[in-house]
Amino acid sequence: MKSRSTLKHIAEHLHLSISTVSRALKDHPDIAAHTKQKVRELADLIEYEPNAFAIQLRTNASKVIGVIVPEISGYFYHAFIAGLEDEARSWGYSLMILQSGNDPETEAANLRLCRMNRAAGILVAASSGTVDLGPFERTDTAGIPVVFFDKVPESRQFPKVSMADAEAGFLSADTLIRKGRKNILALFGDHALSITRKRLKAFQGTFQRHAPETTLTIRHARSQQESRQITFDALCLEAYDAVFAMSDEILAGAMKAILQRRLRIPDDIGVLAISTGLIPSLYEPEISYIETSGEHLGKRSFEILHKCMSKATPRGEFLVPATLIEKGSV
Amino acid sequence: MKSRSTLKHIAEHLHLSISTVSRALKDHPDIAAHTKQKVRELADLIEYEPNAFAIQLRTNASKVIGVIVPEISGYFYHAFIAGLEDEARSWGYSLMILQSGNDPETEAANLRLCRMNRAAGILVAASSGTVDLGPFERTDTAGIPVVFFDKVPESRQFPKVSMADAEAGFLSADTLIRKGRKNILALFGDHALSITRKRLKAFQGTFQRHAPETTLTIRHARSQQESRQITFDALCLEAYDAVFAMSDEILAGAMKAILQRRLRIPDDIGVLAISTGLIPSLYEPEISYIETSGEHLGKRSFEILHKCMSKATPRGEFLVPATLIEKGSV
DNA sequence: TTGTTTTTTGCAAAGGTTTGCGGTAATGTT
DNA sequence: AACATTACCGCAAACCTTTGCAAAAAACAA
Repeated sequence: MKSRSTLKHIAEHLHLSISTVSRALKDHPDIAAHTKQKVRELADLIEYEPNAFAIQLRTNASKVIGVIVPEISGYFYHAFIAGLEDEARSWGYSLMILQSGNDPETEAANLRLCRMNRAAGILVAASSGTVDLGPFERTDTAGIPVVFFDKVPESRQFPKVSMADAEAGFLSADTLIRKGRKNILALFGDHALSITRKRLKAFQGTFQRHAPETTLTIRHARSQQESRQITFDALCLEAYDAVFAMSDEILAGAMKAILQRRLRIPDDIGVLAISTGLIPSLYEPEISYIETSGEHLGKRSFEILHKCMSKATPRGEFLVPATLIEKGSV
Repeated sequence: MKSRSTLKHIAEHLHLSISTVSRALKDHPDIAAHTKQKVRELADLIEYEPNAFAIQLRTNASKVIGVIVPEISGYFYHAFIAGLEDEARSWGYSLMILQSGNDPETEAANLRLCRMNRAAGILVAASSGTVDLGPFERTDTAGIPVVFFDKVPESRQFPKVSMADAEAGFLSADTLIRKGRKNILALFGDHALSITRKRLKAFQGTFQRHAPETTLTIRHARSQQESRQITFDALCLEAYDAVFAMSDEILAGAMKAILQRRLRIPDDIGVLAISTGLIPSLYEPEISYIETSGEHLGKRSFEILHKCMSKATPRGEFLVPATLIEKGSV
């Protein structure tokens, strides 16, 4: 309300000029030690808090980074945001979160909001309908760096950061091979999605190269329910020694079938998944998984954006590595 | 970069004063129709976007609302944030998300950030260690309304919005009674939290009134691990006919113990939980639960905060109703 | 024509901070 | 004693917008 705590107030009270107080507070070498001392004491006493608006107006820059995602909830983005916030806060930035709801228009409006607020940078997971990159270019040339993550456009104009899908596929296969699994039920998502194809290709390729004798049964499911049904049917027909799920959703379905059949993990059957980590931790025993960490993606994205915000202009696509988290389920 | 699009720029180009342009753009009645026309045309042409900093500095208010949660990810808050963002955006507000990591100090720092940024209002889910309400009071008296949600303090000083904990507790007990369960292991969270006490009180009270013969074993756990351990130990000692979990986290731990002991649901043991819905759907059979929707809570919270931001000063606690979702696990 | 009202526009201050540059006083150098 | 340095500090402009009030212009009345 009453703006009792401004530089001016401190200055008057100490018979100093505003500029001296300003510099004292930021430890400028021009200011005498005892002056700094006094200023800091009073500032502490009256709990001086700088007016962010004034600073931002003056410097024409904020410590806010805009984040635009299709939706916050769901399996993935909240973890991304959590990791990002962690990293951003340690650098003094805060997050402005906007949902596009997969609507390019809302996306453009959100972008405008970021521009008006002179965001220091913007992180975007493109909505699936986005084709016009114009609004992004406009933002970028206005001096606000834009970095895409997860759902990235084809354009090579912007830096992009996403999951290492091929590596995850390779690592999955490699783990199953190392554990000596010979007859594997491998569950993948919708074949139309590029993420599915990338993971599947690396997965299959690895087996062909390093363990061609393995029996691989590939199935595709488009939902938790479908995954469950497919798994249940398959398990009735044949005694697989391992089940692999390429995502959390697929895993959830598969686990239902396994629980229903009351199979023992890992003795009756091994289980491995590619996952962000929450779902595998809910079962007993916990499920081993190849982690595609939303948190890591968040942190990495911040790094890239941070470079852009300095002056470096990194180009191309950056991948967040996948790592195996062993829990003993395979 | 070059700030080509300011009121000044438009004014010079049109041989008008800055004030006239400012008023024209906001359709002030003092301005002649043809002047407005010209101003708007040029503004559109050069894609004028007002400088939010300057506006905020001048008006000393922003359209940003601060959200402080222990952590974004996990069982609950991301759904809350999603619902909140939806509602907030439709009123022209954006969200500034801060994580406290359950650390009162970080919480206070985040609060400070909100103050510096003159947030229009703040929504807080208190960290479990928060005892000193001083920082919140300071923020409130500084003219920034504070509303607590989910994890709310005892104090009646702030408006609070939370799940209908008593109703959820009652509904849980009622369901267990109707299902004829007689020997129940009831798992609750940290007893220091009001959410725990409320749910517990209604839960216990309902049994006392309507089924006093029931054997109720109440236990408290502060984490998934603790919940699991407590449940496992309890199940070894005695043959309960039902387990009740007051939250998703507690449920996850309890389910591990149940899976480990290879008990059949609902024949060996019934299971019921209070939950947001995701976790119960992962098991086989799915777990019946009393739904406490994060999205709803988010929308409702915004409503309350919005009232506070006008001038109304709603007091007391507002509740989001709970409903039973039957899945046959009890 | 002169005076009065209405319509339209501009002036200038305010909001709090940062920062280049100029100024004063104290200290050091010959 | 005269001059050059160094250590501190303050002035004032700038960032861009909003807004109370005054001023100018136009319209109207007498």
